[in-house]
Amino acid sequence: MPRNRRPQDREEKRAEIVVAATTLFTDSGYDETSMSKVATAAGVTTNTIYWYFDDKDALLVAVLDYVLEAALADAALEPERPWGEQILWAVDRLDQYRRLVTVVHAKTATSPVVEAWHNGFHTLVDTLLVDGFRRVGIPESDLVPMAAIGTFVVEGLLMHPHAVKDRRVIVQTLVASRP
Amino acid sequence: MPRNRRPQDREEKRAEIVVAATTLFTDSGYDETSMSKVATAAGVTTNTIYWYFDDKDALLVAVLDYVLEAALADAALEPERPWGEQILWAVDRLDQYRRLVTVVHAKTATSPVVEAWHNGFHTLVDTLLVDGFRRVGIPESDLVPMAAIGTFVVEGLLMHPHAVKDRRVIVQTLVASRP
DNA sequence: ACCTTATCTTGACTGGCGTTCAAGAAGTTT
DNA sequence: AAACTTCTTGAACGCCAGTCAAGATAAGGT
Repeated sequence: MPRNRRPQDREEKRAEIVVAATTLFTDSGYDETSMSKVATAAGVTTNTIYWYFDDKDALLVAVLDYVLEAALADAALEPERPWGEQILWAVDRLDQYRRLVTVVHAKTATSPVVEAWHNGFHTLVDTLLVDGFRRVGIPESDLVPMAAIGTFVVEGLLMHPHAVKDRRVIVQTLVASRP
Repeated sequence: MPRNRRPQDREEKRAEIVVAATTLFTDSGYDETSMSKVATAAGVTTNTIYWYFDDKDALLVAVLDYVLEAALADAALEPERPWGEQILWAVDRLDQYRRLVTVVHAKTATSPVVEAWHNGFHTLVDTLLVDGFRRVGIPESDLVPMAAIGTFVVEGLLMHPHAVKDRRVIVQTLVASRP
């Protein structure tokens, strides 16, 4: 039976570290942020971080879970809108995590834990996109490739800076196109 | 006036280092390849690499130039084919450089020299895609957003493993779609 | 009250990394 | 053969992710 010091203290402290890491990873970049910088920002020592997280990759995954959960919660509050506007909202909302997008793809090749998160993320995005394209009348036989194209466009917009106006044109072209 | 030891020795040795780095970067990854591993593979010491390249980023750019030039030379030898087949050929040809694609996007945020290469690359790809989509009858007003979508699809296919059959379906859906 | 036990924190350390520096070897020009 | 440029190298530096063993803290059992 567990003999925790304080039952929820652990999760609180863990969350503090994740918050500190999120700011640093998104603003300065993952590779550019050392564990000691995260530690200082969170008011602990580097070794303490290693008590809560296996390694730096695990901390990255915790950050990814954190920002994704927050974005999904925001999305749930948004009113119903046309399909194109929904995609644009998502791109706008996730734009602040641009640097995380690139680093996830780079680390997926070498870090199993990041790869697992990446797989789960794509599964989620895929179901959302299939539903969206179905709503605008894409035939059932084309839903799978269209969802893939949609994913690539969203990721592409996040990984490459575009003016808001250009984003709009690209997304409108995407949702307006028919086989 | 130049007083070279041997006029072209320099370029030869530089090329040897680039070839060694290309294999290691594409097979093992950029971050996972230390300068000393490149040096050993090229039969020199790490310091010698720094005589030919400013830093590791500059070596990466040299590798990118090298593989892109080779791919473009190959493309020039290919016979004329339908637009969709041309895109699929490019994805097949570049698939071996998957790991370079992800690392370029990740390093673009922090390395000016990689960012510059990335910008040039996108300019090149954009003109190729605009021409291709024009050939299949996309109206002039939609060429720019379609080229952007095409770029994102190609990059997406390179960054995410897909069965050859799935690639085909996605690209065919892309080139068949009309506003 | 005391001892045990699990949870948490830390200082000191390790091996490897990218990069720099000063010194030297090798070839070319004068 | 002296001077100068080009190339190569051994040794070192500061920083990094990650490890280890020792200690601090609070709860449970007796």
